[in-house]
Amino acid sequence: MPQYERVEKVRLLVVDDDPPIADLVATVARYEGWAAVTANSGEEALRLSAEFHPDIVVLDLMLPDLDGFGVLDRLRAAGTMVPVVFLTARDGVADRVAGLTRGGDDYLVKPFAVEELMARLRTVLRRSSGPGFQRSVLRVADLMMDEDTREVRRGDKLLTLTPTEYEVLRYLMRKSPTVLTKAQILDHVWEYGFGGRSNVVELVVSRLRRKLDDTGTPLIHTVRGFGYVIRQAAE
Amino acid sequence: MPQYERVEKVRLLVVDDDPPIADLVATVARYEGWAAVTANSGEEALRLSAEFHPDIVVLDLMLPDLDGFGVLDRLRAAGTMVPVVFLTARDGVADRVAGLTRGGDDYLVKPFAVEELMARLRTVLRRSSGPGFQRSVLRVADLMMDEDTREVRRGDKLLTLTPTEYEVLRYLMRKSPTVLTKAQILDHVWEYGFGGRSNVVELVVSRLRRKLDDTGTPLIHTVRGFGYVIRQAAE
DNA sequence: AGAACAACGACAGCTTTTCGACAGCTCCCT
DNA sequence: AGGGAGCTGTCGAAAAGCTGTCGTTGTTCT
Repeated sequence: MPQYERVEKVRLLVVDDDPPIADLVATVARYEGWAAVTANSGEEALRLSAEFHPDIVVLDLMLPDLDGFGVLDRLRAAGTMVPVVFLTARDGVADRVAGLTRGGDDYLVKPFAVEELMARLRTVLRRSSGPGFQRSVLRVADLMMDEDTREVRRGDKLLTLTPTEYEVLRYLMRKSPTVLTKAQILDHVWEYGFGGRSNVVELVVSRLRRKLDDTGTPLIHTVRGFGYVIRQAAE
Repeated sequence: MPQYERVEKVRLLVVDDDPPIADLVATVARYEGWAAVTANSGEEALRLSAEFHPDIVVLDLMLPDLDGFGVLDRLRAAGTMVPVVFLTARDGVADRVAGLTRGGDDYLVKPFAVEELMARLRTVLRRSSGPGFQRSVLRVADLMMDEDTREVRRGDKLLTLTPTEYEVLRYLMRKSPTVLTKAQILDHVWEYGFGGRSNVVELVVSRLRRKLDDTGTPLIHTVRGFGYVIRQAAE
């Protein structure tokens, strides 16, 4: 029984009329091992959906031809039950979307952070793939993060993290024991287009350390001149 | 989305309006067994991309005609998903470039060290060639270097190397059991244009030895009047 | 033995990292 | 709408760590 025998790749359809954004999402997804295709208009989306049979769809609400809702309606009319994650502008129709995200759908406001989008996609996928979806729990040494309850504990001690701290920690844990550069962390955890060229990452790491290492040995390590890792301290 | 199987040599397109730099990169790549072509302008880059179908592109941001971003846009518009590694001046547009690593592309600041560029290219290539990207681990005798975790161990013992030491060791290990001259090491590991006419290489090797050979038999051997090798037992 | 080459200790300058203090913002409660 | 609490990012100073130069000592070759 070969270890490498994995289930089929997740199939993702990204619909956004802004090619850079669509590509960004598709690329990140591919690096996660998914199969991704992009569509830049509603019509193209419908066509690709029929051909590609995605497992999940990322759908921008603002499209040149048909709008996001229109696409959704026609998808559903065609009998497709694919879960959809919507993208909307900050102020736009966020309220209406919220109402429409029945079932397993979800939505995210632009500009978003790629890691957050990926996390939502994973969640939606997990929920929609049949019954008895198992919890998603990340572990590194005695540090545990439950992605459903957002509970983080070091040993028995429950930690209270701010949203940013949580995201940075999740990214570090998900990639552990790979060393990540500050640029990678910034690019994945902060929303695209974030200007702050300062030492935010260092700062959040510093705050995280104070909370994490309060109990026990240090888990987040600095790799000088390169970046950060989270892992059990090696011998 | 076709997944290009790479059985052939890696195909690299280098785009830089400074011919010496472009040639430098192309030469090193060819020496690694890759197929490399150079372009000195944006237009030429687009033309060559269409003809040559590179697996990866090194793209200077400052070009006479179209700038780097323009080239990227037109590549993407043409439906090419080739990964790109950007080159930028130290202070220049580094900010605007940041944000590109999130897609999986990467960037490097000029002047750079050739080995570092090659390492990044290999990483990007590895990440972008499908899922299940295997770890890259170098081994020489009981010395092991994991390029993802940046972990280096001699036997069980974990070593802590500084960035320079790490780079020199990687280069030695990657070329092992070939003997490298000090000039080669200097030229590959230090940024081009490095002034140090001194004995830096000897010094770093010396420091490496102290850390490596602390346990076990010497691995880095001096080839008097020529250079250094790393390998099991010499002569 | 003498010359060339190599090893490496010590030091000073410099770069990177850490983190306290603070101010703007947002969100929530009343 | 006002007040307050908590979150985020900026700034700057201090600490920590890295690198290259110099110069002395050791080694090898002729």
